[in-house]
Amino acid sequence: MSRTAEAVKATVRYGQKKFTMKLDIKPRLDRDARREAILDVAGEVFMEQGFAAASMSEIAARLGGSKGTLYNYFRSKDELFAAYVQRHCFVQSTAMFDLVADDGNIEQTLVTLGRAYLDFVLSDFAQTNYRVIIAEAPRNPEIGRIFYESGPMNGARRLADVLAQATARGELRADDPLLAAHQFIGLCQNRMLKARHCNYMPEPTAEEIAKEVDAAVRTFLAAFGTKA
Amino acid sequence: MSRTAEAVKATVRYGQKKFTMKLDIKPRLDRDARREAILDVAGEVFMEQGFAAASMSEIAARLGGSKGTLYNYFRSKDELFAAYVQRHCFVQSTAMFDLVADDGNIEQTLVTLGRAYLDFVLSDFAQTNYRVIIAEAPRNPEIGRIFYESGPMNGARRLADVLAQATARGELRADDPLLAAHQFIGLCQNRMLKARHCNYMPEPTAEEIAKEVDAAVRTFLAAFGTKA
Amino acid sequence: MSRTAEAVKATVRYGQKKFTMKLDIKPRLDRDARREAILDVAGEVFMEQGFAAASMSEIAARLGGSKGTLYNYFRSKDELFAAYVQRHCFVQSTAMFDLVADDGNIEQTLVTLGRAYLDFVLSDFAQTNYRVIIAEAPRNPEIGRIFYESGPMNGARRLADVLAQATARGELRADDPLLAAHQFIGLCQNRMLKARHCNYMPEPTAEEIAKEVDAAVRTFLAAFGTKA
Amino acid sequence: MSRTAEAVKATVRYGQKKFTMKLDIKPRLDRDARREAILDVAGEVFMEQGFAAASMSEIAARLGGSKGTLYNYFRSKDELFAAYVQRHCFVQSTAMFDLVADDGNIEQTLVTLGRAYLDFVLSDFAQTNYRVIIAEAPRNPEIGRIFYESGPMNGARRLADVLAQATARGELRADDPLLAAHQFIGLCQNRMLKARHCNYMPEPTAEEIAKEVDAAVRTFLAAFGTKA
DNA sequence: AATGAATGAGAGTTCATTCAT
DNA sequence: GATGAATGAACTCTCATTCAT
Repeated sequence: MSRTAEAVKATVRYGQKKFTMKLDIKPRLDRDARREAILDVAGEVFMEQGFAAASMSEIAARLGGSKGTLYNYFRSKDELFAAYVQRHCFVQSTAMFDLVADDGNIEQTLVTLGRAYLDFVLSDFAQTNYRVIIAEAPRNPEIGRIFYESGPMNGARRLADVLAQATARGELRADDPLLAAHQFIGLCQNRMLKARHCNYMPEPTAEEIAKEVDAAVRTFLAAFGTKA
Repeated sequence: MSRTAEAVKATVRYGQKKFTMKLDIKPRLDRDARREAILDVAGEVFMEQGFAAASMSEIAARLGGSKGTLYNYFRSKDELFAAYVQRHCFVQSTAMFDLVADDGNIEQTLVTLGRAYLDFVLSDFAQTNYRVIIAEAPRNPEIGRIFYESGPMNGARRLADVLAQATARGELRADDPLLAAHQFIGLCQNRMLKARHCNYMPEPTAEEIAKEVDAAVRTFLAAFGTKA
Repeated sequence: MSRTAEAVKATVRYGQKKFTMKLDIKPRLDRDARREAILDVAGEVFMEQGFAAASMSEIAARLGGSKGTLYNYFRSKDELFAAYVQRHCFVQSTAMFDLVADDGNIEQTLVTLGRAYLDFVLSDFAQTNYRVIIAEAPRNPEIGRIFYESGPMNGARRLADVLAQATARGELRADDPLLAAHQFIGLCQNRMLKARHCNYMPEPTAEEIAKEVDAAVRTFLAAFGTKA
Repeated sequence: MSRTAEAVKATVRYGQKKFTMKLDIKPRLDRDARREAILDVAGEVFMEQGFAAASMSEIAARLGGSKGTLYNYFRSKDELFAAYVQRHCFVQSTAMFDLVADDGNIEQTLVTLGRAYLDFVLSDFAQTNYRVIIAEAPRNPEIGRIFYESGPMNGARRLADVLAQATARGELRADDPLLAAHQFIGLCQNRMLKARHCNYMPEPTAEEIAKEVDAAVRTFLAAFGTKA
């Protein structure tokens, strides 16, 4: 997110000629670290401008490096974009994994999971990436695939496991746990998700998220719960 | 190209000078039809390539006209895009309007509405537009707004009315009809919507839609229904 | 300078179609008057923007007419420009003619003539035309010629006549009256003329002009006068 | 194209990180030389066609390079034009500076200075630049200012110094030396300057210049001289 | 005589990419 | 590995001009 290089330029005269002194203060990074740094900056720019409108020049400039260097790490803008998406999917996948839970009380579990899920999915970060990625999906189906699998599908599967366990414990009646998982997520997010996609509302507050999730849990348990 | 103009000319005196009054009664059809034709083609291209990647040259070429002509109808690419979005929103709004229904049986009504809604929303046409429009929403909030209001918000409101009536009839217990509407829509579409966004699955068949809606209706009525 | 047409547009529905009603309130002008009106507007635009940057569209728009009409009166932008220059030269020539004078007292005559000359030549109007015209002179020598002859040459000749008469009356010793005329003009205007060309100073006030002319007359009479 | 770069690299530790310090000592010659070459060609084209009619494509074509390269050196056509004007002003300023003189005999000094001044000012080079620059002055006052100050104002001031010294020596009676300087210049150039502006006459020969200056000196000394 | 839609060449500018150093 | 100058295609947009009505 922050620049990885600082440079000071000075012009001096020596005899009749001008010289530029460029003083690069640049952390020595190995190849992988530099690659990551490039992806950080590229991510910023892609998220701000979208794929087509983002320019390699701008990415290079924000890096404090040259365009040539960019091309030493990524063969093309397309490849750079793909790498950035892959990394985002990894992050997203991790976010899904962090939806730990299941303390044995399904209501509390759903509340906790639902809030954590919405907190991530409705964030500016996730939304901006979502817009950029699905915009490119038709022209690059592979990108759509890895994104879908690492994110929505992954999250639903993990939730389905939780629902299956609760069903096994007798707390829930969910014959098709994956379907039920999708339904729970749909209950949680339908309203705010589209509004967020359309930039119609800002990042929701914790209270707004809590309210939406609570309502979703009530409806979900009314349909799938086993309590009287 | 041909113009069946009707014009009436009259000469009047005002003070010491003569004026010509020319009353052109001219069908706007030609110009309007051409404008529509441009929007058709522009829509195609925007949907295929997205806003940034679409080029005015390509639009002109597909039209079989010149770039100059394009600019006679729309002052800029932005304006052309805005006009295309507006028209799509009108279509979308109409689609929401066509979700008539409510034959007095809430279960049947929800099935009918849900299928019609998904049929439209999950179509290639709607999806492609959705991707393009939300990709531009951050840079053009107005576009995001009119799209959200004409589509998701509009659809949810109309459904909320139906739910409110069913509640009044005693068929349903929906204290917050708008929330319930959003929840119903979420139940219906969560799974396929994201898969469609990501280009992970093709247009669903009628059977797939029916299955998803039926499951949603079951869950919804289990939570909100009044029948034993 | 002012628009020659006023038009009101209205759109009405008749049945299912839209019609435009255009109510042109346009003074009936014969061909020559319309030509003059076009030249008025074209002059405005050329003076504001220069030849190359001026556009036929803008001229047509300010006229309240169509580009087609422009081309009914002038075959090309070049021809329109030439016509405008010709007319300006006629105006300029008239301004030179209006430098009447010679009341028998050469000092007073020079003061009067000098002031009138500077008043015209240093005006925004004359300056703006001067810039435009000499910018085009290399590419259109005919324009440079008629301008030079109608303006600077014309003015100098008329002044030379006055000086010759004063010499004949014994008030002056000007063996080469045309040379003396050019010298007088040079004395009057050298300083402010270039500053005006360069847009370095605004239109001079009457006092500034008077001061400059008075100094010029003193120097001129010190060199050419016959009084002790 | 070839670059004789000298670079010194050093690695330093700062805190826990290593930094590379790269000290580029690089002759600016190549880049500067190329910039000059671009300005040469751009100057040609601007002088031939004027600012508005000159095209970046043509400049690039004459350079034998691409338009992209042009934009690597100048951010816009405006900036290129400004750089060209600046350079011309530097040349012009130098020309004014070269009007050395004052050998103690004011008559001879005026003749020498006058001829040198006219020789420069009436040259095709100076005239063509004059036309282009004053044509743009209304839209770019800064350009008009630096041109006026480096040229006309500068020349007049230097001449004023000479006149003041001659007055101090008793050779001249010029109470307001700057006014006298402007008057002398006006005497010298009024006739031919305007004819040159209008492209009415070709570059004057040395004889023509000499004749005009001699006449100016006679008139000037008749007015300001102290000799009987 | 007047219109205004259509044209196509060409304007300034940007950009992904290459390559010699 | 890093650089940044060079490229040329493509971009959005403008304009003088034409012509059917």
